[in-house]
Amino acid sequence: MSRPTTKDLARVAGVSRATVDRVLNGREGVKTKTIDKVNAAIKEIGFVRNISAANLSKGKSYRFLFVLPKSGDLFLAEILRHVEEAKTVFAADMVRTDVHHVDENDPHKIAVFLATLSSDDLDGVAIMAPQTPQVRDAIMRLQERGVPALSFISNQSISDMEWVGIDNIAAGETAATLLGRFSQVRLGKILVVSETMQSRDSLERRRGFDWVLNTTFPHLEALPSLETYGSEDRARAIISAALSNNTDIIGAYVLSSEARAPVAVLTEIFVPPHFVALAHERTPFTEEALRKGSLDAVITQDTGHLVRSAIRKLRAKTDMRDTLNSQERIRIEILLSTNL
Amino acid sequence: MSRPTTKDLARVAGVSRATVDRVLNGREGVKTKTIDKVNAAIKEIGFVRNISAANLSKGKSYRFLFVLPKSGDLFLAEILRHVEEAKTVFAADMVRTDVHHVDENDPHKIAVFLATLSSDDLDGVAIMAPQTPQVRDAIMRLQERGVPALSFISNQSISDMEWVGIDNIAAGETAATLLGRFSQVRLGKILVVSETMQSRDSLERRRGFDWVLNTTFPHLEALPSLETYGSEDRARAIISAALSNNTDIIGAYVLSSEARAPVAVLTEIFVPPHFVALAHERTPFTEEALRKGSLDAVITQDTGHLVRSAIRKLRAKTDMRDTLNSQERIRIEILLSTNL
DNA sequence: ATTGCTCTGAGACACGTGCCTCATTATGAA
DNA sequence: TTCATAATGAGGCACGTGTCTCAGAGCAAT
Repeated sequence: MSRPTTKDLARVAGVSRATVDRVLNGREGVKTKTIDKVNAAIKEIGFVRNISAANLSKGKSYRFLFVLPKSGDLFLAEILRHVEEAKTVFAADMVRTDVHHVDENDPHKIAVFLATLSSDDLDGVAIMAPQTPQVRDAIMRLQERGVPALSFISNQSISDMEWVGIDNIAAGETAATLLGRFSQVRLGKILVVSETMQSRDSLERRRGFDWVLNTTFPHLEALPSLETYGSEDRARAIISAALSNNTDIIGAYVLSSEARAPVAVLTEIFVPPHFVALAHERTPFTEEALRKGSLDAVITQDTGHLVRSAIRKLRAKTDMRDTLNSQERIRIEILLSTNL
Repeated sequence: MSRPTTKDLARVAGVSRATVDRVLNGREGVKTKTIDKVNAAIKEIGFVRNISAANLSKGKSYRFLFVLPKSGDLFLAEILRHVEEAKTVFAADMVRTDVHHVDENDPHKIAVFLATLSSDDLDGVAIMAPQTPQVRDAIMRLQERGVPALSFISNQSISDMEWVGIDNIAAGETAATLLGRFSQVRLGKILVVSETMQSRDSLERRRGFDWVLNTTFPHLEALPSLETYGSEDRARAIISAALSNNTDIIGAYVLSSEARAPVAVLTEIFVPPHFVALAHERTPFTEEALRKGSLDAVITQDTGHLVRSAIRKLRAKTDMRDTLNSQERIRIEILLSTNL
């Protein structure tokens, strides 16, 4: 009736609990034949280890660290909010989660910090940092020291390094599809705005965007990316310049995670009717912009899911388990004013 | 350093473990003042009950039942797939999940079946069934007998009954927004097709759809809903009749969860260029239709998330706990060919 | 037969909580 | 004051697994 225990397993396999333990936990000094007997019994009675009991016995707990940028943008605020939330949720599972902020523009400092981390006081790290050689090396050394690490949102694309985030090329493609289909005009140019094009994520989004625009909506032309460097003044200057230099701009795609400055500027400046504006990431600002109509669609990823998925993956790594991939895939979500 | 236990709690509160147990588990015969002392200590040291240990001690396991329609549609197949998957995921948490199929067209039989369920062999039920008085009564009696129940996908809207699913009015609104914005024509009619309009879900989607179409896209007119009753022949007949009676049909909205018949018919029959077709629910069929272009967008809900959320909610109910609402909200997702 | 291995068994304790019994103390009513 | 009852304490066992130790059993080489 109830679940078989190691005791049942020992009985069925015709061995002692000590031997069952040796087999289950891969200890040495067991004859192959005995191992086979135990494995056969596992299958026969459908034994599943009671992880709660195991963790209780081991006094096991998990300590994970999120390494996140210092930047005060709204997307990051959402992430932080969900990390806090996750602390509560995973507390029952003996998971402790901390956050450490690094200056995203100082790869050296990031590398130095990563070098201080050790598997003694840490079971895993989720890293959101720009992809630079220094950071890359630091991560690889971190892994060599036995600290499981995964890329969080920004893909480091280090082989064997897991990654929690969306496919940014597909995100850019989705933006182009929406912009192309929403736009009611036959011919026109599209403004592409970003905080910076230094990051791999921005480049990938731009690549996907251009690809779909060129192949599916050849009547639309994406202008060179404008970079705001996070300054609203600069955003105002470059966006109005672009608008006065090109009278046929029919839409805008803000591809960085911080959309406030460009979208604010667009609402101030006169834009033609049927102008289509797209941005990334659900934040209180973009939600409000959707409601007011200053944004037509937002392409986003579920920050709560991102955080929880990262924690689940780190835990699975620590336990040398697999995760259920279908649960961990981060979807590219499309928000309109109707499905907030 | 490590997590405080009931022993620590007892020490800090200046009481015995027995009293801590009495307070934590709400047993009678404890003075209010003592309860306060313990609660204060809980806050002070940040005590969190180790649920694994508690469940281990209680030998607690959860047995949940999904009551699902017999119907063989693809959406249901997806759900079943994810229930199977969830069995594996939640096995570690001592959750056993079973599925029972009922004839969705026979409310009486459903009610009779629900009447056989008892809290002796069941900790909770997730019910996906049409909203009829008989089923409604059976569910209420079930709850009175102490079996936690929740509406799954189809909202029974019984007060105090939780529900896992999407807001179908908003889903209809989203469909209308997409159809209106994707359509490149100024004037036209829209085909609305459903298996049946008997269900509350269909009616709500239709209501949301009409609302947005009327207010935001007054140049588009939604035709009366066509009902296929699940027959491809009938679908072919009524859709082609509608298309020849109305030369200005510029799009179609399939609002039921089974889209195969109507979409298949639409691909056979000649439709005008720029025809926009929308359907619900991600299935292998709708994914393929998106890729081929026979569907322009699919409005869907994450079936894996639905199943897991239902299980988590049932477990929280059993434990008299709250769930984290932000994790449990089911999003209305929009799929294009680019973000599959 | 002895020695030195390798493999296995028996048993104990720990983890944190639930749940029980029995004893003891505190409290309030008579 | 006495007594009854309420409130609390002390302690033990259970849950399933991990992790020890120690004792043997089995086996091969000498």
